Amino acid sequence: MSPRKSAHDELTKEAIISVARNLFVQEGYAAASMRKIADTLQCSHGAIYYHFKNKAHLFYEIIEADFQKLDQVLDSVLRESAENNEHKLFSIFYRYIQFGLTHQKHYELMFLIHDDDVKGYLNEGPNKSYLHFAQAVNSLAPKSLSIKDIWSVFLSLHGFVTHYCRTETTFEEVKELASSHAQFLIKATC
Amino acid sequence: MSPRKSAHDELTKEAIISVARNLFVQEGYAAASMRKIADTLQCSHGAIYYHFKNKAHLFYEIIEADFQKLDQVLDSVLRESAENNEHKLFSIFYRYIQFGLTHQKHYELMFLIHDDDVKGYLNEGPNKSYLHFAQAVNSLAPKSLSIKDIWSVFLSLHGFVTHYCRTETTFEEVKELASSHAQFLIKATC
DNA sequence: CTTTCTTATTGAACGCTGGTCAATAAGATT
DNA sequence: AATCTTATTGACCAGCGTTCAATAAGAAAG
Repeated sequence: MSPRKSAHDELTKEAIISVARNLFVQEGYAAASMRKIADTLQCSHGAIYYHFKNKAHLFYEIIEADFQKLDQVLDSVLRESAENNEHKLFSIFYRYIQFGLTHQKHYELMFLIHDDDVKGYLNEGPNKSYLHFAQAVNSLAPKSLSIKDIWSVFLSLHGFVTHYCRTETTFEEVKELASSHAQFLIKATC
Repeated sequence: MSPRKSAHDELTKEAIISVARNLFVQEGYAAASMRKIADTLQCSHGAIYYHFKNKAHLFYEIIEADFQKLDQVLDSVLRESAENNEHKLFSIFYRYIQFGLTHQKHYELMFLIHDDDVKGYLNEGPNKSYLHFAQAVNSLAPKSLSIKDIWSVFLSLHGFVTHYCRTETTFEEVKELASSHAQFLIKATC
C-alpha cells in the first residue's frame, strides 16, 4: 500500500546482500530470483532495483567479497608453520580444493558462471585471486617454476573442483582423492 | 490456423534435432528457447512437445551423439602411428583439449551444464566417455599408472578446457598453452 | 465414397522470470 | 507550513517452459 516504509525498517544494501547471498548459495544464480529475494526481505522486487542496477550487479558485489575469503585462506596457509616447503605447497593445493568444495555455490558463481550479464563485471576478481595463488606457489616451489607450469597447476585444481561441484559431492566424500590429486600435481612440479 | 500440416512438411524428430543442435551450440542451453527453435522450424512451440517430452530431453538426445564424437577422436589417435607411446599420450591429451575448445558449446553442454532438469538424464554419457579416455591413457602410459593418477590427468585436462570455455577463447589462441599443459601432465605421469 | 479413428499441430493459457516506471508517501530541508 | 528529496510500491512488459482442448490431415474400416 504505502509507497515508502517507515524509517526503522527501510531497506539497506547490507540487508539485501545478506539475504541474496544466502539465496544464491542455496539455489544458485538462476534459481535465486529477484522476487524470492524480495519476498524474504518482505519488500517488493522493484525496491531492490533502487539499490542495485540489476541482478548481475547485485551478484557481483556479493561475489567480490568471496574472492577475498579465498585470498585469506591462501594467506593463512603461507603463515602456518610446516615441516618444509613441499608440505606447504601441498597444503596450498589441498586447501584450494577444500575451499572450492566447501563453498561450492560460491565457487561456481565465482569461476563457472556463464551468464552474459554477469561476465562483464567479473574480471578483476578471479584474476587477482589467481595472482595471489601464483605468488604463493612460486614462493614455495622447490625449484623455480615456469609461469606456464603454475598456470597448469591452477587449471588442474580448477578441474578437480569444477567436476565435483557439478556432481555436488562434498569435500568429505573426496578428501582422499583431493589429497592424491594434490600429490599428483606436486609430482609434476618437481 | 490449420491444426495439422500437410504430409510433405510434417515435423520430424530429425528436423527438430538438427535445428535445436545449431541453436544450442550457437546460444547455449538457456538462451536457446523452445520458441526460437519452433520459429526456425516454422512450427508452433507446442508441436515440439509432441516429439520430445521436454526441453531437457530434447537436449539429452542431441548431446548423447556428441559424446560419441569425442570417443571417435580418441579412437583415431590410438590408431594413428607415432614415434612412441609418449607421443601418443601427448596426442591424446592435446586432442582432448582441441575437441573441447573447438566444440566449446558442446563441451559445456556435455560436462558443465548445471540445469537440474538435465542432470537427471546425463549420467552414462560422460562416464562412458571417461572410461574410454582412461583405457586409452592406461594402454599408452610408459609405466603402469594408478587409477587415481589417470583420474587426476582427466580432471586436469577438464580444468583447462573448462576455463577457456568460460572465457570463450579459441583453440588457436591457446594451442601453445594447450601443448605445454599436456606436457606438464606427461611430466606427472612419468 | 463415407464414416470412423488415429495422429500431428495449433495457439491460448498458466505461472514463472528480469526489468521499467509513474505514482506516491516518508523524511529532510527551507 | 511548504517544498524538496528519497525510497517504495505494484502494475506492466516481453520472454520463458509447459500443458492441453480444439481441430484438421491422413489412415483404416465399412
